[in-house]
Amino acid sequence: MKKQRLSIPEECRASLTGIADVQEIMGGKWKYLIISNLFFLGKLKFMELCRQIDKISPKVLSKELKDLEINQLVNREICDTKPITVEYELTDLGKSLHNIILEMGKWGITYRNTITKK
Amino acid sequence: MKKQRLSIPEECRASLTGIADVQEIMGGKWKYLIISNLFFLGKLKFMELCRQIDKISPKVLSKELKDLEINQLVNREICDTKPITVEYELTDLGKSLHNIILEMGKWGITYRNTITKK
DNA sequence: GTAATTAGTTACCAAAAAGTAAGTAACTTA
DNA sequence: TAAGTTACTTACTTTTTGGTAACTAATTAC
Repeated sequence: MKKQRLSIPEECRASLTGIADVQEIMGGKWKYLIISNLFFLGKLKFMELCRQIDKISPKVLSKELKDLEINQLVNREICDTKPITVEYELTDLGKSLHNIILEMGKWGITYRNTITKK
Repeated sequence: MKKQRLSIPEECRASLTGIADVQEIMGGKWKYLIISNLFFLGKLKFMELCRQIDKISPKVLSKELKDLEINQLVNREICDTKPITVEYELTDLGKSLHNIILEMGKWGITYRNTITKK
């Protein structure tokens, strides 16, 4: 008898597929942090964002922002200023990640408290 | 004038730190999927979990489970059966990730619907 | 003139993550 | 006896990711 996957409720299957999809889009070290900074601080220029996120390099930030733009989570706007500036902000789709972000923030804070109290 | 970080509300700062912490613990390609499978399906044996998660290899699963055990999100129990079996389940701390998992699942489902409808 | 600002890009290198295939050891089933 | 089950581990290779430093080009401040 060959072993098969467990048969599970369609609801669970759908959730698990959803989670796998989120991982594809939001995978990597930086995406949640970039999205969160834009969520909490609103529209930011490239260098503002770069300074805001500890240890990220412009190369990596640039690449991650491109990925997020492709997936329509972030909008890029070139401003016609003296030294050219570029502003990034969340799209509506990007903003719709707020529940995930808020829950992550809450969990992280609680985790830190439980660990340090021990 | 040297450019500094933006000064932001303490609440935001705390959330952002929390999110960075979550990333440290839950980073990588597989952790959310492992946790989610254990969340939706309950206690699972090593090979059940391995079959359940598409494309994961035993080597990687083994390594990820060790990480999760170290961070006390998963419990490992050796069962005294004929061919030895090992069961994994979420700890209370692991279960406390449920809000994040449920929100990710929801977002992923909605995202897929909006994309495919276009 | 020099340095600093803007937003990146490029080349090069190192480290981390992941994939593949095979092996171990004890036991069961055909 | 041979193959399949359990839970992994090991060695090896490839891919991905990330980091550093330098560079562009235009503009401003000193």
